[in-house]
Amino acid sequence: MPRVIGHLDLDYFYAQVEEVENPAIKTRPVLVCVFSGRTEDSGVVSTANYRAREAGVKSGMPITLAKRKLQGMDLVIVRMERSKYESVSERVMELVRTKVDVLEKTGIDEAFFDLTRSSNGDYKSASETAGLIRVSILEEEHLTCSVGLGRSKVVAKLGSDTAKPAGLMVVPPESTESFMGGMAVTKLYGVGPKTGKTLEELGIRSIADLAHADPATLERAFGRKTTAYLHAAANGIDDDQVKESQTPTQFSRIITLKNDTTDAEEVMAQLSDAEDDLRDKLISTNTSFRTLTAIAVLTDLSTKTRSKAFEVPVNNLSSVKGSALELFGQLSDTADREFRRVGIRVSDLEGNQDQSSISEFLRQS
DNA sequence: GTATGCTTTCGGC
DNA sequence: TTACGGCCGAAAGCATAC
Repeated sequence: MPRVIGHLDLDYFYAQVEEVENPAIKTRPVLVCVFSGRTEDSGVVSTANYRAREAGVKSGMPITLAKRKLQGMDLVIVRMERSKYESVSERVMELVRTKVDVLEKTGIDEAFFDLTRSSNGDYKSASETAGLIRVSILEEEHLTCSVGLGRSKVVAKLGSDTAKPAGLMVVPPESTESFMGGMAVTKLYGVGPKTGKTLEELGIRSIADLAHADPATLERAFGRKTTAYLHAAANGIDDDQVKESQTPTQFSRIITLKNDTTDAEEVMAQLSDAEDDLRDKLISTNTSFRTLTAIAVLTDLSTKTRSKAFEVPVNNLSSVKGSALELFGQLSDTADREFRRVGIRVSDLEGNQDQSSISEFLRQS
């Protein structure tokens, strides 16, 4: 039986949540922004609605530039409030979970799902379920979304991409080649600028080009493993299963400094709130970590990191402050520019079976 | 040569 | 002309073991 895999993507998510909260702004360009606090408008656009995108605004764009692109228009700027979008996301995912076999949340606004069993491999039946999912998200949360259905994650993802905004793209297995073949290879998950450039140099531009490329040529350029993946992906094949979302692998907090510096003590002082926040996150999720990383974004926006692994899992972030200071010292020693932004990351996470600290945390807060 | 595991960088949203 | 966040997972890079 062919698999029926779906990919769900909530349209321009943060900005759409703001529109739902305040429908009067729907007809205007809306920017959900992160302000760094350095100067009045210092920061970037996190998400823009389609009215703003039409004017050339993209996510990650400096706010000042976005404002220029939209000058003369009746612009709405909203400060990003992540916890709000997280709650909406959770509710949407719960709703979808009741209608599919398996749901794998892959981001705050997207998820893969499996309908193979419930549709018995029938794409007509699966399309109806996908339609039902879209309608219920619209009815319950007033949000539009885009959905793709196909025989693998690769196809489903390309499907939702093609369908957006507010569409459904169903790609039955026999249509996979005609659906994907004409697309640029760079549309494939895992083909970024670097791989794309190398492929271009080999004369491979479309997914069909890649699907029919000589394996030996690809292996010389990318090695065995990547070639196997690329070849399969270009044919719309991947065995990657939809699995219930796994536990997180890392937590991090990053801030923009008041002023550029390389002074490790100053960095630690300014990171104090971020550190408290990360400590709370570890406590509330009852998680320990084995690796601590210091992150520095230099004035040219390049990123440098230094990390330290501990023999035994650490459950108290405060106990490794000294290590963090050392890591920032290492970064200062090697960096050729000042730091603009700094952060801390914990990874190699381990859940703790003992639940008592959760209740203790809740009681305290 | 290949697998494994760790650190650092990349890239999507 | 420049401008410029805060997350996350995955890829890339490197060393070691067999």
